[in-house]
Amino acid sequence: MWALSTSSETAYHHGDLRRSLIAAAHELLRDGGVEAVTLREAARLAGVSHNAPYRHFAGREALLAALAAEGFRGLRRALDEAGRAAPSAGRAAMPAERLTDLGRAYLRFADADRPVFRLMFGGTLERAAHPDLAEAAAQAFGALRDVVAAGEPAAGTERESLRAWALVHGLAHLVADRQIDAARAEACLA
Amino acid sequence: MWALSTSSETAYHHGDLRRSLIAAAHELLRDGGVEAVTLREAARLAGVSHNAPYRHFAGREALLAALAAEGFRGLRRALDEAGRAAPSAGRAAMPAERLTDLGRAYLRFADADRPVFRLMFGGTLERAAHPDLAEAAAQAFGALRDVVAAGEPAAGTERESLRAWALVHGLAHLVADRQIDAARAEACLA
DNA sequence: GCCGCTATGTTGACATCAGCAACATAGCGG
DNA sequence: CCGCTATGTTGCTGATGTCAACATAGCGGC
Repeated sequence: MWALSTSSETAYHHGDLRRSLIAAAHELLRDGGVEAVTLREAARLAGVSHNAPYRHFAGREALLAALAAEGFRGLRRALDEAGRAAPSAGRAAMPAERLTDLGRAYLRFADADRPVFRLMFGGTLERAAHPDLAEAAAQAFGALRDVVAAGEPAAGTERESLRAWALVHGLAHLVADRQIDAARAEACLA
Repeated sequence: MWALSTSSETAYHHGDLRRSLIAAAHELLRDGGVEAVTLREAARLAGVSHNAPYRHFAGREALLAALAAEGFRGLRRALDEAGRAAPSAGRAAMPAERLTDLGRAYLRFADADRPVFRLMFGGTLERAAHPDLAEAAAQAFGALRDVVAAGEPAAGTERESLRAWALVHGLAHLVADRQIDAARAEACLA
């Protein structure tokens, strides 16, 4: 699982309960879907009482939102790396190749952790109600937009950018929903 | 809301409780999201006791699955109509126009009832566990595939078909998640 | 016309969950 | 050494999903 990036959570009694709860929620989500993510069960996994989570999250939704936000941070990292790295050793990346790499990273992210991807984009969470989640999502989309814009500097190609985003996003959803497999989706990119 | 298409549900005591429960679930879904869809609340809305729904659905998930299945049947109808209807009065439809019409119908469906679209594609429901849902989904995808195949009769264009599907599907998700508005999505189709 | 059968709906119960309030504890600074 | 605040616990309430037992209504057979 991706590394957590919480901000300096000082450890009092438990050590780092906030992290542990997010990790527990992640595990529950993978094993039993979003309905299986329960504050009480997460607390049990973390070895604390059923009400300890309320010291770190406003409620069940806030825990899910934190998990989704971690997902968006992970997606942003994946996109950043794909946008920065040279596609082949030594050669400079052509814009089109870079775009394909970006799409591949997006698809691989969705395929690697389908439950989190679905949590991020499933619409269960109202981003407006969770500033941290909104921020993380905006940063991920920003990373995507930046690389796309760098690849297509001409004006008027906004439509093409949106088409590229929609294509990749649609493929990612189809992969996450197991309608198609990841290899077939990647073959569709270029 | 779209018409229900249950199979000869004879009305005994309530009239047609199955339909009423699905309608109630639909209302709850639109008003409060999937978490608000509750067997007991649906029963209250239908005016029956809290356990009556179990005579028609195996449990909460089965009710949601039935609602999603209705959604897929509605999507199939929308796609069928878009594939059959002439795009302009009197003229025969060119394949490309027909494809665009199909995409437009898909997008309009997603935009018209976002909560149901998210239920259908949100991954909360395991299609394998609900044969009726799997059947309805397969029929909707079949309708889509048929029209796409009719528009692109050449072999080897399977990749293009998948790209078209993914593009429309991605746009639909972006619309359902309010990342973009429906008009911008439709402008991306052709 | 009456009897029993099955589909349908009801009542009651139990375990689990989210969330609230009151309380306990641990580390920190004065 | 004292008290303050962050953290965690215990106990409770109301709602929910689901099971079991019971009640009722319409139908077919006689």
